[in-house]
Amino acid sequence: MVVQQEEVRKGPWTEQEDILLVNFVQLFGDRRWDFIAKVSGLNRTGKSCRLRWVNYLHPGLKRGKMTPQEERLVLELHAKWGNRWSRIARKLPGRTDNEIKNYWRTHMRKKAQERKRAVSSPSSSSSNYSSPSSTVTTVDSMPCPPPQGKASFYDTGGNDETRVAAALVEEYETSCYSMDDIWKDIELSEEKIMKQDGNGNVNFACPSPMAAPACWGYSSWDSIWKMDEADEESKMMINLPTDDQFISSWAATLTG
DNA sequence: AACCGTAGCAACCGCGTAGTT
DNA sequence: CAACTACGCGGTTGCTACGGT
Repeated sequence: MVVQQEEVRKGPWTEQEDILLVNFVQLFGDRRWDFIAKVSGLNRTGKSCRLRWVNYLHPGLKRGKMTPQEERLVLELHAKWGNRWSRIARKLPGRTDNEIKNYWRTHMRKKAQERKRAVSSPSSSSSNYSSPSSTVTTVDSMPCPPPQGKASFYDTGGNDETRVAAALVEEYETSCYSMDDIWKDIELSEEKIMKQDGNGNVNFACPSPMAAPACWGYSSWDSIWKMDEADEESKMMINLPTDDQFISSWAATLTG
């Protein structure tokens, strides 16, 4: 038996692929990624499809720079949980773990450079943090080790970055905004985002009025999201085709 | 204008885990 | 209950845009 092994596509996604993926996610929901990858005709892995959806195509995503409030929250949560990016991301509506991870990475790079500069200039009496007697003081000496136990360069859950975070949070608390307020804010915004209509259906109201690309054929992210949210029901409604050939031909009509 | 270094971001990879058969 | 499959997470890499020299 000769199985034709089609080359799996890698690298950046094209607009056509995005459109195709969005269409199929609407139909089958954001689960069953291998299935979606297969029937969509995208020569991508399910993993790749999921990642593209989660990090880029998901209608609830915020784009653009982190707000100062978000930055503080990331600092605080990272100090608390370490590199648990997905966990942190859950507390920042519209932000993905990848985004936060990237943010932290660049953030830490800057911090490390600043620190390096501070160390290399002896005139700066570092009253902020000096190690007792160790030569390696940075990331491995953690007052409260991160859950994972691993310590890499960026895994700073408990070094002076933690102190900075703690200081920031303290500042925040002592000024006008307590951490509790932040939590409330987050939860509130989450509630605002997820609204239930009278029928108990969950609707997603995008935090910012984002327009879906016109070429997608949807007036807004909202409509896409609503389909997605209604997914569980639509899955029940749709008789999921089981015959691959049928799916493929049907997919062909979908893609044009 | 050309080159270089860096920041920011998108995507891939490997591994652990939960769910299914 | 073991084997298998799919998913999710965290780490890492590679590409591109941009600013400085």
